[in-house]
Amino acid sequence: MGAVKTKRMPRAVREQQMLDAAVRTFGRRGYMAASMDEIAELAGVSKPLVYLYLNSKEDLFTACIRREARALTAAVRAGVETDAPADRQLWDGLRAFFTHTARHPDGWAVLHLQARTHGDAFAAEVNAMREEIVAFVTQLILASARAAHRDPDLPADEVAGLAEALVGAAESLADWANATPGVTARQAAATMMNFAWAGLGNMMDARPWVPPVS
Amino acid sequence: MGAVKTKRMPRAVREQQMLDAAVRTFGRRGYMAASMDEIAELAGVSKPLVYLYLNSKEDLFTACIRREARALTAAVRAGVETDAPADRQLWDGLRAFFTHTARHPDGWAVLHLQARTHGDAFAAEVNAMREEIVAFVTQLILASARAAHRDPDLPADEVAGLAEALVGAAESLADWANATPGVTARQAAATMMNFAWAGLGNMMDARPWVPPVS
Amino acid sequence: MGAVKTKRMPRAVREQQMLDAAVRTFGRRGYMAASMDEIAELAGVSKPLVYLYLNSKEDLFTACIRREARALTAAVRAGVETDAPADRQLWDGLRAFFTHTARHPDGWAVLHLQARTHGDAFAAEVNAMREEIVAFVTQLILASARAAHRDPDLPADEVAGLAEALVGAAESLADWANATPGVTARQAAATMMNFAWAGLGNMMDARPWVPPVS
Amino acid sequence: MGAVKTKRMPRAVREQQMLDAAVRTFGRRGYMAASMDEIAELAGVSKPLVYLYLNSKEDLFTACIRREARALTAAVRAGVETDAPADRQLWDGLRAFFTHTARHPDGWAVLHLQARTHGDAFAAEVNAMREEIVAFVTQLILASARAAHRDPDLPADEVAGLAEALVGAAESLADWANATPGVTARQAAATMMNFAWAGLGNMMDARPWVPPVS
DNA sequence: CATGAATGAGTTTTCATTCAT
DNA sequence: CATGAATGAAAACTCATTCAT
Repeated sequence: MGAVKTKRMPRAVREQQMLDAAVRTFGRRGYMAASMDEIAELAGVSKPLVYLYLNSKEDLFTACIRREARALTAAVRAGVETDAPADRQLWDGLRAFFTHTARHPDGWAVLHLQARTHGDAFAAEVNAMREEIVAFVTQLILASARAAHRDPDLPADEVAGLAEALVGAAESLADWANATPGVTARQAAATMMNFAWAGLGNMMDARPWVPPVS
Repeated sequence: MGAVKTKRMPRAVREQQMLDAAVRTFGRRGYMAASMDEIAELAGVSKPLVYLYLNSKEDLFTACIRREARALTAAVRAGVETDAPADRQLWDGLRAFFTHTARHPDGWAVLHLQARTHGDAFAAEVNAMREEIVAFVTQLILASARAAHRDPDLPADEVAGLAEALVGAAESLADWANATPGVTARQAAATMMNFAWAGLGNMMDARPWVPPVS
Repeated sequence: MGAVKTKRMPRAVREQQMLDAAVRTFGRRGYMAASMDEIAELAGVSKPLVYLYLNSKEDLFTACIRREARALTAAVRAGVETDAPADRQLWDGLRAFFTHTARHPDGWAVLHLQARTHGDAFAAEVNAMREEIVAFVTQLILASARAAHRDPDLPADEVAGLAEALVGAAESLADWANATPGVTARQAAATMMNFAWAGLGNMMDARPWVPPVS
Repeated sequence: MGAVKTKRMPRAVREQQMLDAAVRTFGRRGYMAASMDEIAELAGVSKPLVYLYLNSKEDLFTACIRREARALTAAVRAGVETDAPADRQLWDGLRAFFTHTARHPDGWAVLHLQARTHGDAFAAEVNAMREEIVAFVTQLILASARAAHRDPDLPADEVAGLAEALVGAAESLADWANATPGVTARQAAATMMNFAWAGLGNMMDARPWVPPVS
């Protein structure tokens, strides 16, 4: 069951098999409910080998987070042409994001659900990636805003909140698209574009919603 | 340690103490990492009493989810005047939401993080609340749109995605506001309003972002 | 559920209710698997009252054994006319025995199964009754042998073994009759009579089976 | 404390040590009162190893029943020469039976007392063996009856009751022989032979005891 | 390089038993 | 007399982790 038991593989390959098994198990069972036994069996190796290569459950989980984070950011970057206009870059990036999360639901569960629910150490690991994505997206948005309008001149903390909101929205949409049959990455990306674009547009036209005095 | 050890309390009171301790422990440690020992000690009672009143770890967690979900929806409802104009209602609701999540970070962690990561039974429990909130907010947005503009005539699945995105954005902002010192509920609500208001406005003016053909 | 909850009963009555509940629970669940909670609930009283009247689980179980042992011997005695011929007395006694065990399966389970499987203290309790029955039956057999034949002159230890065998056979038949639908007490008694009577007859005619020398 | 602590044994050996310890503990303490801790310590291993090899308390108990049942039937079969005359076979089988139960009192307690008092699953396990023995013994008796007399022509349910009575008698004698110092397997077997032989003989001579009309 | 054998420490859960009212 | 409130102690079972081969 699991990977075919082939003897004498190079270390790098074995490690990838273990990470595959671990991501799948962590993503489905959750970090704590996943047992090293199950992971080793699914990887087709003995438990001591897992420990020899990956040290501990914590280290194994961290390695999973890192690999999946790298894979996700790489996928997004690969989907984007840096020469294209900003809105096109945003659109391509979002599509790449939703496509990747749809294709790797266990990896996405590890990043979005598990890594954030089991201690600050893991959360920090995934936050690095998150920040990178936030920076990437925000910069795109601002660039595209600059291209279309005069200098927006938004206060920094407002931008930060905005970025959070945008990323949160995208993350939620990824979960929702994974859980809802028939929703494509394209559709999810379109929803996000409408959402972000219009919201941003108005805001930068200096027509913000004004809270009541209360 | 924890609650003062007062003997012989009526059952209802003890149950609340236990739920307090459980929400705090589940919220901080996570569902699986939280031990019944720790919860009992924090509640100032012996473990058998916890089991006598709340049956099992699963039931205890479910009780926590339900109590916190009820508290959150109650807080939002209490913050809103049903006679007020729609945008005012939305604003008040968001402020109540962010205020409550800021005041009850452990409860919010239980609802937003823990309940969704440990099995469908728990997720279903919290989804009931989520759907209620989604319905509440979406209806407000639509109402306010109707008041300000002509009939929007949006396709249903687009609205569904939009609602997901909005709720996801709010949830992310709640986490972010909790984690970022100096961000008030008011600010978080304002960000959301700008975002939602403007975005919706544009969308309903039939100026959606149009994806490229590729 | 269980006995109707009537307030303020005289102690003796309450005690019998508790013993009823205990016999039923011990007989069905077994001594260890039976919980004092279940017994108290079935008896319609609170647990502390059970302890007040019957001290401990051990004492309660002992009281059950004693009561059921007394009831069984009383039933057998009541079925026998001491003036009747010996074989008639044996027949009547066996019928009374099988009738009682059939009517009180839980009590019989307590005596035959539970009391012998949970420590010497309980086993001793039930052995007192067993010995009484052994003595009663054996004496009847010997008397009837004397009446029908010349003095048998059987060695004492042979008689002892025989008595054990007879009682064991009867006990097994009682279990078997309880477990097999359609087998009446009368049939069980007839089987025993045939068996015991003929076997004894032959033995006392000094035609025993002779073991090979090996 | 129990077995000498020898490290690194092959699995099969360790399993037998565990079963030894388990039979002893279950036989003396009873199924429910026996703790896995005690069994593990007596076996000279840690508890997790017991669970690794034998899964659960239930499975461990079942394994004990099966092993002891097999050992008992094997001992009886080994004591009997299938070419010998029927009464000789019966005699040899009974001696083997009483010898084995005397040498393995804990195993006998597991089979006779514990397995029958703790749930149908266990009872079924031991009943398979019991039926095998009943069939073996009954067939021998009938064969020997056929050899000595004309065709007995007994009704089926009478035979069933008879077999129950015989087996019950033998079981009781085994307990009694174990509990009574100075009683040998040979004596117990002789008592059984007399009992069964004479009883059966008369019965098949069509001289049954006739119940009164009452 | 790879693994079968083994365990310390912890988990959830249950139960007989007792106060304080 | 009767009970709701409470617990110490122990049970079955699991898991991450490590040697010896």
